[in-house]
Order: sequence, then structure tokens, then C-alpha cells
Amino acid sequence: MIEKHLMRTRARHSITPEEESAIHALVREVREVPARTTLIHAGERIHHSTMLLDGLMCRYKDLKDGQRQIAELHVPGDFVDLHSFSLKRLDHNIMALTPCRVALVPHDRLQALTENHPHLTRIYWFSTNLDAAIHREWELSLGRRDAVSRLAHLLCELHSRLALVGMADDAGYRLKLTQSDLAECLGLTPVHINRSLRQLREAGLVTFRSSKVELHDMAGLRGVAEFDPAFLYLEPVEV
Amino acid sequence: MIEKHLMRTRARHSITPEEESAIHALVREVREVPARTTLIHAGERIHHSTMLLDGLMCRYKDLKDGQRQIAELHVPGDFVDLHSFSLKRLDHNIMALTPCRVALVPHDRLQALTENHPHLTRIYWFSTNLDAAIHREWELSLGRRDAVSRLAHLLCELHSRLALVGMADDAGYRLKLTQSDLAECLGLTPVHINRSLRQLREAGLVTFRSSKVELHDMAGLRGVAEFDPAFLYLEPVEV
DNA sequence: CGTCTCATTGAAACTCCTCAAAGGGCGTGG
DNA sequence: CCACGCCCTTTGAGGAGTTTCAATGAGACG
Repeated sequence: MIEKHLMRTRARHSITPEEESAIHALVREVREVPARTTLIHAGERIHHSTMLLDGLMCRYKDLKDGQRQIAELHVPGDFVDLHSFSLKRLDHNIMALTPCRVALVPHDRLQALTENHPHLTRIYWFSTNLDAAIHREWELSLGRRDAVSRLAHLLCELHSRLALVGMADDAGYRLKLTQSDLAECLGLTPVHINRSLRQLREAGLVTFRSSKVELHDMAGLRGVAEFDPAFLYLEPVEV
Repeated sequence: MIEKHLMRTRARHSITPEEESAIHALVREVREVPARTTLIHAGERIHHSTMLLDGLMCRYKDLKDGQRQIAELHVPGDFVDLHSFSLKRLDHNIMALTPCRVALVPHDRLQALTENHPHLTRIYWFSTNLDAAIHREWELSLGRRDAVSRLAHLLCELHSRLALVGMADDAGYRLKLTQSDLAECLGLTPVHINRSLRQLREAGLVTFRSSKVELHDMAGLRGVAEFDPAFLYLEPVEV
């Protein structure tokens, strides 16, 4: 059930069978979430964290005039709001972009984890630090990359993250996002996303159509994006 | 010596005298860092974390063409790279923007902390989650706010963070940054920062000149910025 | 007092946005 | 099973915000 979460965890850290059962024991219940549901609203008191089992979710903030900025996309296996364990309230909203299946992890079980499992605590601390690293890479994109490069970078990032949980290969991956969703990730308008996608397509690098990303020239795409996967910390680390 | 760090910690969490001594015991040495020194380079193996005692530091990333994006500014009392404890290598560089005094905290002492002090561990986990919250707010700025609002927001953020460690009051604060530094924080050019500063000044909101931020109309500034300090988690939380 | 960096200003160019409209795909209901 | 409606995608034209290039001014430091 939480297999993808274990995949992404094992990819970066070595965990004992006993620790795996401790992770299994974190989950209290599994729930289905319809697409376009805002699961958690900024500011509300939270008592459990959410692990994404299937589907795509995001963290987003918006301005009074309705403009929205997605701060991070979440793929299956991700802990979407592990940080709510220490923050108690979030500074952002959490929404399901597609129909999702999530596992709920009560904060008191995480509390117990920090008391009894220092190694797993460090692993989960690492996990929130990885989210921060993704935020930083997005800051670089939003601040300094132009539209085409920004888009290329996001498609590379998703490729790496989905591949880690077996949901992408060299040919491409399924991505049930609209061009408006991409716009909200990249600080652009849907219209400009459309034009930028065309540029990438006409350059023979990648096609995004009917919810599928087809990679035609991964090296070229990474070149345009100046993509270096180091920020995803894909190498095993002993924490 | 680490008084500002204790100030910002006490502002958000209650800690016992015994925990305070544990924090004191983290520091191995204090070091001076000249302005414009890159202390830590992306990718290198790190064995200690850096606590900022005095001066301003930043985390930054850059692109091949030399464009730079600052991902976060650090004020005295901040742990600049606490996340290097779990990540081991950083995805970004760390630079002193002004002459700085820093305290070095060996990772093995943090490791011991996670084994013996779960409460302090949660407090420091919180601290890295707070950095992530600041990153998210910057993503919102970079993606969706226009130049003037972005600048106003940063000046509000720094006011709140500096006030927390007693380095800002209602009148303003000292800020030893150049307009180019601000440009690198905000994803703009120095020229445009200059024009935007003029707009804020002529609107009677704030003046930034000779390293001083003078707040003339805090309410107005917050309005322009759409500034809500919630993302700084200034309220006490029991973790 | 000269030098260097930082700040300031103007004019032109460019990227991306806004507004608008038409074209496609898919599910639902008649 | 087709038609309708709805949302998403695509394209065009004009406009706004920001950048680039260039030059001058001001302040700090040796």
C-alpha cells in the first residue's frame, strides 16, 4: 500500500525491516480524494500528515486578486505535509490535482517516532529538507530562468521524481496536469505555457499532449533546462 | 554569544535551562568571515553547520551564464545551514553578504542531539521547516508579485525577522545590502530595483538609503506587499 | 585626490501578459 | 448514439512590465 513511499525512502536511505514496520504502523487510514479538492487550508490546526499513495497533489498559495502560485508538486510516495507535524498550521494550502489516494498519519504517532526512532526521525527530517531543496530550485527557475527553460526544468524534475517510484521511463511518463496547472507552477500564464510547449515540441525535445509527456531528446531537454538532478539528492545518504 | 539564536528560539518554543545548555554545548568554535566570502560551495561534503551570530548571509544558486538567485537571506540568530546536517551536501552556496561572525556546530553533536534530545530535535526540525516556509513565500513573490510588491514584501519580512532578535523597531532597521543584492533576491535587475525603490519612496512608504531602511508607513507597505507574517510562524508552538 | 563601487536616470528592446476568439476532446443526457 | 456543453488548448494582435545598454552622479576608501 505504501510501497511507493518505501521505494523513495529506500532509494535514499538504508532502513531495517523493523524500521519498515514502524513506518507501516504510522498509517491510521487510507482515504480517496476527488480531483480539485483542497484537502488542507492555510492556517487551520492540523493533527495528521498526509502521505500521497496515488495521484498528483500540490502545495499552493494565492494572492487576493486570485493569482495562484504552486510551491511544489507531489508525486506518489511523497509525504505531502510532513512539515505540518512541527508547524501545526500551514502557510499554504494543499490540493489534489487529480483523483488521489492518501494515507493519513496522526501527529501523535510521529511524535512517538521522534521519541523512539532517532534514525527514522532523521530520515523524515531529511525528507522535509528535500522539499526545501525543491523549493529552492523553483526559486531559481522563477527568478532567473526564462519560460521555455523553466518548463523544460519542471518536466525534467518530474521525470526524475516519477522514475524513482517506477512511474516514468526513458520514453516519458503520464502527467495528468492542465496547461493552467503548469502555469501556476511556473509563474506564467496558460497562454504562454502553450506557446512554450510548442517551442519545446518544435525543437524536437518533448511533447506534452493528452496527459502524456513524451521525451524525444532527454539530453537536449536537460540542456535547455540546465537541469542538474543534484538538488533531488538521489544518491544514498547515511543519516 | 549565541544570545540572538536563543532569542529567536525562545520566541517560538519553550525550552528548559538544561536544553539551553545543550544548545550552548553545540558550538565548537566561533569564526569571523569577511564580507563577500562564499563559505560553503554546493556539492561539497559538510561536517558542521553554521549559526549566524552577526552580519548577513545568504543561500544562493546560479546559472551558467552568471545569473544568480538568492534563495534566502539570513539574519543573526539563524542557523544558516542546519539542513546540511541531514543532506550532507548542499544544493546551493552560502555566502556572507557583510562581515560576519559565525558559530560552527559539528554534525556529530547534532547527531548526538537527535539521539538524546527529541524535544530539541523537533525544535530544530521546526527551524528547517520555517526556512522552507520562507522559500515558499519567495516562490509566491517571484512567481506572482510585481516588482514593487515583491520589494515591499521583502522589506516587511526582514523587518519582522530582525525585530525578533531586537535589530529592528517601528522606525526601521539597518540593512547592509546593495541594490544588486536585492535584485538577486527578487529575480530582478539592479536597475529595476532602483526604480522600484523610488516608487516606494515617492509613495511615502519606505526609504532605503545608506544601508538604512526607514519605515514611513508600515501599514501602507504591508498593504502593497500583501504581507501576512503567518509564514514566519512568530506565535509560540509546542513541538 | 584619484579610484572604485554603487546608485541613478534615459531610451530602446524584449519577454511575457491581456484580451479575444476559435478549435478540439470528452463526458453526459436526451 | 449523437448532440450538446464544458473545459482545455491553440492562435493572433496589441500592450504592460522589465531588461538591456549606456552614461552620469555620488559616496567610500586608501
